[in-house]
Amino acid sequence: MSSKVLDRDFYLRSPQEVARDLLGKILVSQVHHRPVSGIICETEAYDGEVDQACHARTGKTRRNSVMYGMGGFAYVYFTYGMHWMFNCVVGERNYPAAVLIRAIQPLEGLDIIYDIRSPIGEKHWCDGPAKLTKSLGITAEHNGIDLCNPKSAVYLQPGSDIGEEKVIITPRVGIDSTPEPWKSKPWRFLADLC
DNA sequence: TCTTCGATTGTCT
DNA sequence: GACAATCGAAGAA
Repeated sequence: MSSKVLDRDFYLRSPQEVARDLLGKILVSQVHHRPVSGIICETEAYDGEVDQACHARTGKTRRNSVMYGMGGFAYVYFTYGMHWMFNCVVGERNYPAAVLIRAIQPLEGLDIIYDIRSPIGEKHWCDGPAKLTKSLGITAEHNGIDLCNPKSAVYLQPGSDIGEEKVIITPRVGIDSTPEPWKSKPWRFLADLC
């Protein structure tokens, strides 16, 4: 198994570019000292303080402070009283932007995911942002870790590139109370695998 | 397959 | 004190 990781430069671009290129990449997490991984197939971009759907819209707070750091680090937050969300911070230092990983296709460590997710069906193990964090054991302790270090508990590997004809772009979801034009920005990216 | 609805707590105003 | 970048169970069709 390769130990290659996506380098820092990959993340030092706009959240839209990174979200698009993250499709097909591999998210790896260490669970009980064993790798559990999946191919990223759905992402969303959150772009700066002006983006009214972004957590940084009200300025820097204790929760979102990681987003103000340099790209290539993990921003993990808790919501709805019971769910963890995993994001990749992108862009330069002091520009708050991130890409939310919304879904992955399980690749490695399936027996471990089964232990965590059973009796839920395999098709629904990682098809939502809170589902994949549960399957990969991602919690607050992963907030702020360096995704460019293969020794980190969570990092990303180059996978296969997804051709333009297999990329579906739609508005972001789960942000009904966000005002326009932000609510309709086409910043959600899905890979049409299969 | 689709729709509705309760769960549950950190964070910010 | 309100709300949240959601999930999954349950019931209807």
